[in-house]
Amino acid sequence: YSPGFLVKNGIKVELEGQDLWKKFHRLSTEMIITKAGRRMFPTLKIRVSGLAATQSYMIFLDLVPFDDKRYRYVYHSSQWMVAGAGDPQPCPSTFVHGDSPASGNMWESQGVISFDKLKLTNNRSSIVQGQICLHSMHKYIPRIHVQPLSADQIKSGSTMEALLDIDQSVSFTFPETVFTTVTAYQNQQITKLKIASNPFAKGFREATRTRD
Amino acid sequence: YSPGFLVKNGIKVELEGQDLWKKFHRLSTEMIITKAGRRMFPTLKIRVSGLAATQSYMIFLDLVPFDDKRYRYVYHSSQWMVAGAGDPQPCPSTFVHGDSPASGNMWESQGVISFDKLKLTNNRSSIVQGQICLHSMHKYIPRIHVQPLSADQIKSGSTMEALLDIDQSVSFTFPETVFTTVTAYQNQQITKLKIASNPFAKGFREATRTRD
DNA sequence: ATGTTTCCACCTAGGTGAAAACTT
DNA sequence: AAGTTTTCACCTAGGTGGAAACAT
Repeated sequence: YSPGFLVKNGIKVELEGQDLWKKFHRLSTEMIITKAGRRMFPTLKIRVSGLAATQSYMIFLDLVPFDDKRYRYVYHSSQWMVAGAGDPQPCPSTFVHGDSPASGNMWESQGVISFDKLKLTNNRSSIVQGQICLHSMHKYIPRIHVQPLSADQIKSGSTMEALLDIDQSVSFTFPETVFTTVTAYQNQQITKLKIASNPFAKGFREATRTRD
Repeated sequence: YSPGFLVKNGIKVELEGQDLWKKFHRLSTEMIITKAGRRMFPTLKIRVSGLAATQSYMIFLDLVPFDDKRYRYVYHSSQWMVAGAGDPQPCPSTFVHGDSPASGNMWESQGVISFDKLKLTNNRSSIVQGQICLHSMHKYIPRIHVQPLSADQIKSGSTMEALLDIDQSVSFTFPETVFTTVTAYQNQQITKLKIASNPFAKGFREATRTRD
């Protein structure tokens, strides 16, 4: 059972669209990664409260390796199985929300905070802003960070990446957002649910084909 | 003659796409205003330099009545003529750039700063965020403001609108960006130039005429 | 007569999974 | 055989001016 929100140090983070996440979770969520970068679906969206109104915060996320395994999909049992040791994460997997930094007031008043600009890729050579590089056939879980900024940090005027400090941040993880990376969907039920729930994927309503 | 940039208090603002603005200016630029809100074309875009790297700035604009006249377009002479006294500006005409506030570093490193989210409207009843309400058949000139923020203002956490202070800002005005508001284009040459230069207006080239 | 509103075909821009081609 | 890359038809989302209807 998962209540849809987490509270830590007085900061409350709600997972928006938790029902949809749960539907996907029951089937073992797959996320496509491509060279050009692909959005996540469902999109990670949160609501934040309990912040200090006039305090500045960075809000960002990283994608944490769920374990150190590589997976493969076994068709006849319709299951993901461990297929050996995983590869270590090659690049930093941090994505800063575009509105950072902003005051507690701003974060809370804007309602839903969406990470829809984030794209997943398997392209390790050219590092593109807004993309996170992952290994295919591995499991990851998103971790959301809320980090208060000191007055000195605000004044320093350095790049946002330099201000990030995971140790100084409050972190939130929702179990139903674990996913396995793929370059093509393995479980047909996942494909069907994506088509049924993602407005951009309505092009092929009756598509059903078995891999032989 | 207009050099394409202005310097004031050590801050330099360049008008991006000045050549296009000049083409429209020679014909007397018209901007459509609608109830739902319409973008400006050309879009107002600038480059800023000479800012203090670690200082926070707001960048915003307002649309200033060019004079206190109402205009009408005289077809047989293809000219805009004064048609009486103008109406006073009803609402504040300020539009804050979405990246505000940001450090001098940020503003300068992002290259072109575009005001493409701005929309012009004649709807005075429902005030929509990101829209500026104007009178039709009046002349306006955009004025760009660069306003340094004090540490206290940054900490105050109030809304951005409350932080705006035109008297504390450095203002820039480019003569070639004057325009007349209309609800339908008056000068056909303006229409042609808009179609020729705006990618979103390519729908009606003479290609799809009646077949003989 | 003049100016405004509404609707629409035609675009740009970009997010989807399917299928075929490609790699190992 | 298994996984990846490329291309593409089909979508969503939204920015254009034209034309007809509407308002004054």
